[in-house]
Amino acid sequence: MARTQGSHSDVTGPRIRAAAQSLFARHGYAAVSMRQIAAEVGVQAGALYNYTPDKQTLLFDLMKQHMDDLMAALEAQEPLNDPLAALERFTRFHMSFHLERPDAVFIAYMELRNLSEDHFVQVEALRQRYEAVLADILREGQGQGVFVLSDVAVATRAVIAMLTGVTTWYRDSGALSQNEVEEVYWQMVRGAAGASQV
Amino acid sequence: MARTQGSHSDVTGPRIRAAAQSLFARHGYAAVSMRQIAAEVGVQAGALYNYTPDKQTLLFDLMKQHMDDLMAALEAQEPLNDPLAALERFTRFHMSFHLERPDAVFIAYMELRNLSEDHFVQVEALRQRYEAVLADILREGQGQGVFVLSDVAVATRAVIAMLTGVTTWYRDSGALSQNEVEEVYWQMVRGAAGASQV
DNA sequence: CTTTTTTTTGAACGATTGTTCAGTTAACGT
DNA sequence: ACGTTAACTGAACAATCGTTCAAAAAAAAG
Repeated sequence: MARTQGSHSDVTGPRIRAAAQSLFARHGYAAVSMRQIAAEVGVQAGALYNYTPDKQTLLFDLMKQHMDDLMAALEAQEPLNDPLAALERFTRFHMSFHLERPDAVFIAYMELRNLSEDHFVQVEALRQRYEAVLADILREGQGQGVFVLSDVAVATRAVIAMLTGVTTWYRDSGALSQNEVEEVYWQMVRGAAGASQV
Repeated sequence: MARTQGSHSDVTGPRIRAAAQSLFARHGYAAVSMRQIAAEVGVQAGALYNYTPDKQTLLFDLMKQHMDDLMAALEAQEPLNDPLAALERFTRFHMSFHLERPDAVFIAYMELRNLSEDHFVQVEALRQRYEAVLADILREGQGQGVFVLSDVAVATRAVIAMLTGVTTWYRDSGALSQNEVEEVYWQMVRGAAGASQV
């Protein structure tokens, strides 16, 4: 056999990326073989190489796409002047964006070490650009006296770690709705930033 | 050749676990081969099987040891009645313990999915016992009105995620000392818990 | 010194890895 | 209807994987 009925790169390409994302998230990049990905799509392993030059680039493309989506969604928001409002919006944005893409998030945080040096640099640059947005909000609030923070750079990382951590335990089937969880985290972020109590 | 000069299980055993820990942390469990571990120790791959029944158990033993050490160190502390003091001590304990063992921490958080079902259950139980200690502190403080938290279980996970996140960026060569970083995080944890401002 | 035990080697096992490619067939353009 | 292009198969490649084990040599015991 050769080309199969209904085969089309517009269909197979996305299905390959989807299968790779799902498998990488569940078992880890190194533990997943090209043949497993191919089997999930219903295709032979050789066919994958019409869509990616190699396994490593397949991983990178997934990460890059995720980070690009993240930055695009963040920068689509119009700026807010009030630091407290900006921090609340960032908190809710980060949580909902991440909770909607658990697989992509998992990969972005776990598979950095499996990137080549060149690919790592690109992803890391995007991550820093994202961090910088939160850092600016905290710095501005600090300057206005709305926030009390001894170190903005450390606080930035601490807040992001706290927020991203939600993906390790939140399930839609759980007791709390996504909105309720956002609310709980927002109160904690507000307190961590040293904003005056309500 | 066969048995080598100076060979002794009291020496080789620990060296194998140390090499495995270092390599697993740097490249990930699935990406490290038994031959790489053996090479780091200066031994042939077959010799590893005098010390572990298989690769999977080698990983589990590292994780189990780490969690046991963590629980032992935590429970060696005498109880504190004051919730604020207890939270501060927990914060500093968690940070310093984790910063002293970056490799073990990395493995404990990244390689859970590479454990067999049985091994995972054991590690998860220890993790929950650890979480419960913090949850008790927060609940007690909440009851006394020292903390203001809308959900203790969520807050517990949020605080631990925030604190553990320090291991992803802190380096001894950095601008801040370990003590200074602890102080910054403690102020944020205190705020996140809703403790009244100083 | 001799015997027993402990530790390691080195080769081998079948299975699986990422990747390549000539051949084959479906889809598309004319 | 026919020729071209795009998509995929299936076999093959060398390399590497985790694991086993008889043989060998050092260490420990007697």
